[in-house]
Amino acid sequence: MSRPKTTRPTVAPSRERPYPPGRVKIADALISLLEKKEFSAITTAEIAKKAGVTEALIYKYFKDKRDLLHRVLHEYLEQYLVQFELDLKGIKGALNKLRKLIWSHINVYSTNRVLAKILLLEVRSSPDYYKSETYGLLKRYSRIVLDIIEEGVSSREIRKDISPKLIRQVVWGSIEHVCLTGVIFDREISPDDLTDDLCRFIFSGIERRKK
Amino acid sequence: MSRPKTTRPTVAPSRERPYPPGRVKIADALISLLEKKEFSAITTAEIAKKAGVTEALIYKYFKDKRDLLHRVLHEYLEQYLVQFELDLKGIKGALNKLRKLIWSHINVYSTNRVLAKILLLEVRSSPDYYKSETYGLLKRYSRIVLDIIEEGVSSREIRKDISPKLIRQVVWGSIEHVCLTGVIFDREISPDDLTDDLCRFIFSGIERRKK
DNA sequence: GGGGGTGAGTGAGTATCATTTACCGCCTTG
DNA sequence: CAAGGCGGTAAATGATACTCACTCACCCCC
Repeated sequence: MSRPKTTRPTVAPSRERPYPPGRVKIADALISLLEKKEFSAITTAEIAKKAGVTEALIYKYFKDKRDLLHRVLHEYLEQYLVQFELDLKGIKGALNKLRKLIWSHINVYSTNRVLAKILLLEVRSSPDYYKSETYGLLKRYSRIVLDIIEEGVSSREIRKDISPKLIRQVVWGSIEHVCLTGVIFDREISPDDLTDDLCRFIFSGIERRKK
Repeated sequence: MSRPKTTRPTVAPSRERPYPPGRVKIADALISLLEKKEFSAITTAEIAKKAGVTEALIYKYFKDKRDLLHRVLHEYLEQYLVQFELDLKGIKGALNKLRKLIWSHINVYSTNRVLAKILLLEVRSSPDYYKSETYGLLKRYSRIVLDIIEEGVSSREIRKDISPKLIRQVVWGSIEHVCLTGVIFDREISPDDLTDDLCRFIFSGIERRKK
């Protein structure tokens, strides 16, 4: 299956100097390898070969192999967060924002499979991920989701007898699980359809409404 | 945090002979190590030492290190499935069954952290898991969930404009995500409270009902 | 224009694994 | 009692992540 290549900034955040070419090549090499195989099956030798550098250079720029993975995720997440906050602007109503959030989240998994695989399959199990800067980024995102839900509770769009945090967990968990098989078996994911279905579910539940 | 130790049958399914002591000790050793650290941080040497056998014996009984993990998961899952199908007996109504299912699922994650960790954090990323017998077991469970939902649609307890498979994904995803942080950070998980909240959410959605 | 400093990059290890191979001793069974 | 299977072991082996000491090229400044 061939999907449009996702972009990634090749330079560090503004004001700092751009990343040295070796670093960029190493990150790119890992990304292209991740498209075909899982992280633990990728060797540092492979990464170095694909990048056209020596293995030692990986350790100049990254603490270890997992750190490299985390940095790649970091760059992708940063990019997504910027896009996401922009997407949200100008939308009125918590439920409308929630819908947009769901769409954006599914959409990024659908178009950026490497990001999806890293987030859904690779980092979860490593304890040091939860201490990383990258996990901090995710917490920021998580906070935004919570804010939207709390806004909905205040505005009376969302019922107040379910805790916002639980709502967030269910929304997030639903999104991830709905995308999971698509990501694992490399099947198409349709953000539009899934968002529709998910919102219908999340907003009004599965019970048949009494007339 | 100390939780009651979960039991595990030390013999193979009926009619077959019991597992040799070495095999049992190896599996037990992995389990006890998994309580403290993640799978990839556990070495075969460690497992062998804890089990009081040599490393080579691991490879007598298991294809490789991951296979050992899968077999441990397999035994736990088999046990859970039996219990689960028993639990479900005598319950009338699809929604009541769904509630029981949610409770059982959360409960097993809450009481058996090793099973939870393996399922939520460890096996997801390994492609050969999806070809394993163990994954087949999970599909059987998955089928039961779907049956319950479809029963609910037929009996008009559950609305029919959301596909049963999507409902299953959301239910499953919610359960897993709700337990995830508890499992990762080794925090208490309360099956009773979580089931209540989850069911309120899943059954009737987050929108405030119009009177 | 020479010298010191610095950042990019390398070559040749090393230690730590997972996994394999060849083997032993014992119990059962024909 | 011979044979073979089963539980178990000792000792290699080959990968693989990671380290260390080093070079080269460039730049700045006296």
